[in-house]
Amino acid sequence: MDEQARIMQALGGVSLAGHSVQGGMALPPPHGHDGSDGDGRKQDIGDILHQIMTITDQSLDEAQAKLVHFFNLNVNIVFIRGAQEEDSPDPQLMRLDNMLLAEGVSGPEKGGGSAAAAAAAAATGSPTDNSIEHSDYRAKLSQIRQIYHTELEKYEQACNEFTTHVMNLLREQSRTRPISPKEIERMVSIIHRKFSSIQMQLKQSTCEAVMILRSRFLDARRKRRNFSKQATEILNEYFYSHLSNPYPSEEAKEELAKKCSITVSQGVGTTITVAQVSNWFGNKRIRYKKNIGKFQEEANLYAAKTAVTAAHAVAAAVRPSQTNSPTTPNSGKLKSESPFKLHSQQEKQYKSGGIET
DNA sequence: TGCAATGATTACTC
DNA sequence: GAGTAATCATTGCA
Repeated sequence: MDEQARIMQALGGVSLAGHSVQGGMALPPPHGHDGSDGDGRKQDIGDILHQIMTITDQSLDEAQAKLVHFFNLNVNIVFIRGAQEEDSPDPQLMRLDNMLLAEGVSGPEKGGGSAAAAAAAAATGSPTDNSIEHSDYRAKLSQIRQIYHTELEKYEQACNEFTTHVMNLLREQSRTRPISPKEIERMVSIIHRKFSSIQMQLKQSTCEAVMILRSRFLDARRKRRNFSKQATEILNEYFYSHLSNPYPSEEAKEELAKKCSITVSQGVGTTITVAQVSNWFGNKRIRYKKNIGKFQEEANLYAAKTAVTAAHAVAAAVRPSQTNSPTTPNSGKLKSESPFKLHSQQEKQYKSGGIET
């Protein structure tokens, strides 16, 4: 490959080929640069740096001879292209910048992507649970961030070195033909723009890596955990003791979530949220309604359990006075024909003749 | 390994 | 916004 082609390639663009994040999270190739855009697009940053350093190491005369030829051939074309591409704020670049900033990849360090981790927590309805997964997420995001900054630094360094080199050559060339400062300035800005487009590819790759990371870690279905036995028992106890109206209030849900979390945190180190309690009751109501027969045994079991608990409580409470009055709803054997009170929405439908019971 | 159980999500209604 | 119904995706057991 001759020098002219090399320089053209250096200005053409690179990808992040060869870099990967620990754990198999490879940075994907940027869109539109999967090889269809010429071999130069696949050039690794290391090769670019090597080329630049090779040029720099050459004797000035040798490099000058080649570059003078290159500039004489291409400078007009580059100027025309440069004028066409000039001064248009790229919305794509702005989007990428905003996203990298929001994810905590660019900009000041936010604890390795704590903003995104917080968003993840919010998305799953829990600020504190899944802490193991989130710390893993943060670690991976931190790796992406590190690679991004390393590459960015390399690009900037390469850009500066290349600019300096070109400036030196132009100065050398100015001995043989007049070169105005404006011309040099223009050439520098063209080089900077070319390197900016390389940076954009880096940003795009980084954004894609973050997206993949997010989808992998934040898809809640993937990390579904069964509730502990104790937590399920607490929820079931409430459900069957309120079978006539298994719609816990917001306070009751919070209370249940707290109770379940206490029992769960002893073993697993996670919590159960109000949203999860809502999910649980939603699922339970539907599944109970769909197959009352199947749940009858379970219902009887919990009803008996509740009755025993209530009896003990009552016995303890009334022992001095020896009175006898059960306080727990649905104590004793359950009536299967009345699963639970209709939800207000269903109640309306029922009243209007829309539902048969 | 197949399958039932189960937590989460989605689309929809009110 | 809360609830239902259907469905998805994962877990855990025989």
